[in-house]
Parts: sequence; C-alpha cells; structure tokens
Amino acid sequence: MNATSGDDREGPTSNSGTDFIREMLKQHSSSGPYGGRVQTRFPPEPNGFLHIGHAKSICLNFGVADEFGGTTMLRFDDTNPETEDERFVEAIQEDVRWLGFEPEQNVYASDYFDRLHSWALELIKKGLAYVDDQDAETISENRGGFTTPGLESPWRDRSVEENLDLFARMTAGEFDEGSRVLRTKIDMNHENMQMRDPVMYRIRNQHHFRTGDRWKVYPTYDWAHGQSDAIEGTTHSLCTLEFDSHRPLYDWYLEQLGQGPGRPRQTEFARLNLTHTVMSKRRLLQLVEEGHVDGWDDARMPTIRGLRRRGYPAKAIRDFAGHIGIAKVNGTHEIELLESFVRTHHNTNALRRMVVLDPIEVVITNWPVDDDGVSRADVREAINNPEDAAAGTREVPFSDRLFIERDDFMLDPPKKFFRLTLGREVRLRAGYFITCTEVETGPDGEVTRLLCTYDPETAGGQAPDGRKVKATIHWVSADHAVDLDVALYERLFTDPHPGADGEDPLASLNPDAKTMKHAKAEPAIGDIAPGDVVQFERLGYFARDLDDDPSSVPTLFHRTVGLRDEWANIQKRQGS
RNA sequence: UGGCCCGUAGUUCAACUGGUUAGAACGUCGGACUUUGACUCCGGAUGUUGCAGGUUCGAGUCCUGCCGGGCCAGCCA
Repeated sequence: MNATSGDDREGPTSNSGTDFIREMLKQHSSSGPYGGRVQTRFPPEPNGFLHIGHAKSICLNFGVADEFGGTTMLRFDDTNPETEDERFVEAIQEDVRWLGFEPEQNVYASDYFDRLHSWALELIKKGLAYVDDQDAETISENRGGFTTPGLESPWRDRSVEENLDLFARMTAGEFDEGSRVLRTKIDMNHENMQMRDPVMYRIRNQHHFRTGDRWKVYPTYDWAHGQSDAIEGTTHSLCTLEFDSHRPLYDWYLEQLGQGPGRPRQTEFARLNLTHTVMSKRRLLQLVEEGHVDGWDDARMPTIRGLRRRGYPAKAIRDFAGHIGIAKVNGTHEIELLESFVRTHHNTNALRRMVVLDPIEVVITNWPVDDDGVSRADVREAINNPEDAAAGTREVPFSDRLFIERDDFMLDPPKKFFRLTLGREVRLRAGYFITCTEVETGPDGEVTRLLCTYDPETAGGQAPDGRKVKATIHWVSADHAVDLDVALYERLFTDPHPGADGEDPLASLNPDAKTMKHAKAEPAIGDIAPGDVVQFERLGYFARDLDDDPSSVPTLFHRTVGLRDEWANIQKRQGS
C-alpha cells in the first residue's frame, strides 16, 4: 500500500470507481502498452502552500495508483527559480504526509535538467528547435490570434550549427535575460496556439534553490513536464482541465524524442472549487499579504495547514475527495458537503466536553450547606463519547454557582423554544433537573443572573417519578471553570461564488469570519492535547490550537464546525 | 472571432457503454427516537436529462443544428 497512517485511516477512499480515469486504468490494466503498470505523480510547484484543491489531486493520484497496484511520485515542478523556494518543498512534503500519503519517491524536475538539455540538443539537430532572438513582446505579437495565423520568426531557419552555438552560449550565460529563447519549430499556423513554436528554454540569471547557479537557461512547463513524466516512468499523467490544449504538445515532444507507445499519457480532470472561499494561489496570497487572515495556516484558509489548524481530519478530507469523484466540468462544490464529512468523522471519534461560550450565571438556591456552613461541590459522572463506550467517563464538578449558555434562557420565549425560562424545568446534562424561579436583570433589562432550584432526586439526569423535560442544556461549575479563548468561524466569503459576477472577489470577504470568545470550560478540558478535536456539547467540534503549550491548561480552541442546528433553522424560518 | 472540452434534482456526481416509473450523497421538508434541537432511523418534495430535429421497436446514452458555460494568443504552472 502506498499510504501511510497518521490517523485512523483504513485505506484510500474512492467513489464507486466508475469515473473516466478509473475506467481507463481498468482497461490499461488488462491490455494496452503499460503491461498493467500504473505510475502517477503529484507535481506541485514549490511556490506556495497546498490547499484543498491540491488535496483532491493528491487523493486522486495516490488513490488510483494504490487501487491499481501502482506507485506515486511526489515531483516538484521547480522550473522557475523566480518564485520557488525550499521552504515550500518542506511544507508540501509535510502536508502530503499529513493527508495520509507516502510518495514512492520525492523527485524534482530539476533532477532532469541535464537530460532535458541533451534532449533539446537532439531536437535542434533534427531541425525541430531554434534559437529566436526576438524579445517576448515581439514573439507574443507574432504568435497571431485565434483567427489569424502567426508570423514565422526571422530566425526560424538558422542552421543547426548556429542554433547549437547560440544555445550553448545561452546556456553558458553569455546573454541577457529575455534576449533569446529556444523555441520548438512546429507550425506558426496551427489552430492550437500551443503548437505555434512554443518556447522551450528561457534565460534566467537567477539562483535556483536546488541547482544553484549552474543553469542560466530554464525549461518551460511544457518542455519539462512530459519529459519528466517519461524519465521517471509515469504512465498516467493526471492534470487539470486547462492543460487540455497542451496535450497535443505533450504528445508531440514525446513522439519526436522517439518515445514508444508505452510513453506517459496525459488525462485531464476538473479542479476543485468550493463555495464561500477562493482557491487560486494568487487570491490566497492576497489574503495573507493584505492581512485579511493571519497567515497561510490561518484556520479560515482552505489550505491544508489551515484546515488542519481548524480541526479538519485528514480522513474526512480523503472521504470528501473520494465522494465528489472527478469530472470534466469545472463546478463548485458546496462547502457543506465537506463539513458533513468532518462532522461524521468527529461524531464517532471526538470526546465530549461541556463549554459555555457566552456564560450567564445560575445560582442554585436550594443547594445544601454543610454543617460547617460551607457549600460543597458535588461530582457528577459524564459520558465521554456516547458513540464509543471505550472512551469511558469523566468527573464533572457541580456546585451552587454555575454558568449556562445565555442563549439557553429566554425571558419571553417564542412558541418553539423549549429551553430554560422562568418557571420551567430543564435538565443539566449529566447533572440535575433545575427550575428557574427568579430572574435578576440589569439597568437595561438585560438578564444578569438566574436563580434556580434543583431536584436532588434527579441526580444524573433522571427523575424517579418519570417526569420528562423538553430540553437538556450544558453547564459549567463557576468556581471550577477553566477560562478559554475560543475562535468562532463563519464563511470566509459571504458570496458562495466570490468574484463570479466579475466583481472583486474580496468584495464579499466576511469581516466576521472570525470572532473571539472568552469561554468557560469544565476542568476535564485539560485532558485535551494540542491539535485534538473535541465536541463542546451541543455547540460543535473544536480543535485545541496546534501551538498551544502542551504542558499547561488549554487556552485556545478553534471551532472546526458547528453541530447541525435545528433550532437555528426554526429561527430562520420564523424570520427572527 | 477560430479551435478544443463540457451541459443529468438546489449542489456535486451515478445510470452496467441504446433497454422497464433517471438514482445517490449533501441540502431541504415531515415524522420516530433521544440525558446533545446532535447522532441514528423512516418518509416526502424538487428533473420537460440545455433546446430542436433525426436514426431506432426503444435515446440521458448515437447523428446534425442551435443555445449556454469553460479553456487557449506568458519567456507562469
């Protein structure tokens, strides 16, 4: 198996296996030029961080290779020294691992620079490539348009000797950046613009993070990609839809180089888009640089690192990727679908804890006072995870002064509100039934404190006389509470399709995408390690911050995703 | 404007490669259950399969035209 485990994965998730790529692989496994061999590659450019869109591609590439007994390379497409950097390499490797995949090998396009170079020489000798002295602007102008043919470069018919000499001098660094390029000689009249003498090499007087200052010419994507695939034995080169028009060129190079029928084959699939967020590197970079988020690993970001901080499990991301399948149409998935996989995962795995995000004080007026005049705390036992008996139980202190959620009390409740109100009895989860007997209010009429009585007979949450309550609410003993900072998240963009109408995507950036709260937690919150996700009962799943000090009490949690909330739906429908 | 790719519930995908009333998930609505208004379970609704022709006993699947969307004229990937 090609996958590693860092979590509870049981294997790569895939949909039913009926998509066009798996269909093709199925055929190629029984017949065809690859002898049943399957090798894929995930080829990120090390100039940014991976996001959920990359995760889809990673799951696809590693997933199908695994399903068909093949392997997957992690290949860094480091052909442009301008923007690439070692730190991205490390981050990408880490993210791929975290997602649960182990590459067969970590390789770099730059590993192949020598081979690529000698292949280029071969094409020059065959009269299929030439050095063009035109500048970028001229080349662009002369490429022609969709309906107009291109203009052949005046340098197109140089002799092989001159081309060889010039290219050698380009390689040696004799010329300025932009002064010359090596171009393929195909057809300036081709209906596919990609075939109008595409550039193979450009001069870059820049330091490359791997090859240093050795090279002065760097291969373009089109020249490097297919050949890299061929060198390392990739059979199926899966890429996104926009490379569709490059496929003829991809095939052309391989063919000219004499690669036989077993040569790699490019297949395109739709990239992933999600509602209420952006996915392009440029936009993500803009969010970071303009300070709209706190970095690439901000929990609001759709980056792998952001999702990880947010508490999205790798397994849920994999399940999501497998579920959505692949297609040849660019669409946009609802982020709710991803969230449902996150909830499903945490529902079965996350421990439960009680945390009050917006506390209001409750005094239990009939709580007993001991002979020495002191009111003592009681200890309740609570189930850690109703979905998993093995998770056991924990102790929760109960006393005469508690906090409950402000939302769980209404002085003048609407019809369908069945939580606490004056004169009504509710259950405190794993505690007792309490009845609100009196409400204290402040100068503006706001509720400041609730006086309640409890029924000692209902310890643990059952009434011996069998009477029922309509609501169970969570609570925390005030004197035992642990103070926490909690980050609540909403959609990063209010518009489900930011920028779809041609507007600036950032116009719908949600300023309230992050809200900080000071919360009160039960003491057992201390059991939760950084990075772990727990359910705050009735509220949602929350991840303890990755950078929180593991040796001390938790201080910061991020809301991964809220629980489904029927009450919120009711309120929405009632328009209040 | 030319070329290529693509149009199936609100969304994203299925439909054994022409064969009965076009399915699933998420969402939505209703009900059951419930010490989380969660989870779970049961049930409902939403489609002129972009449109129009054609081939065929039979078309979401094949053909033609039209409409709509995406991509392509970087020395980015």
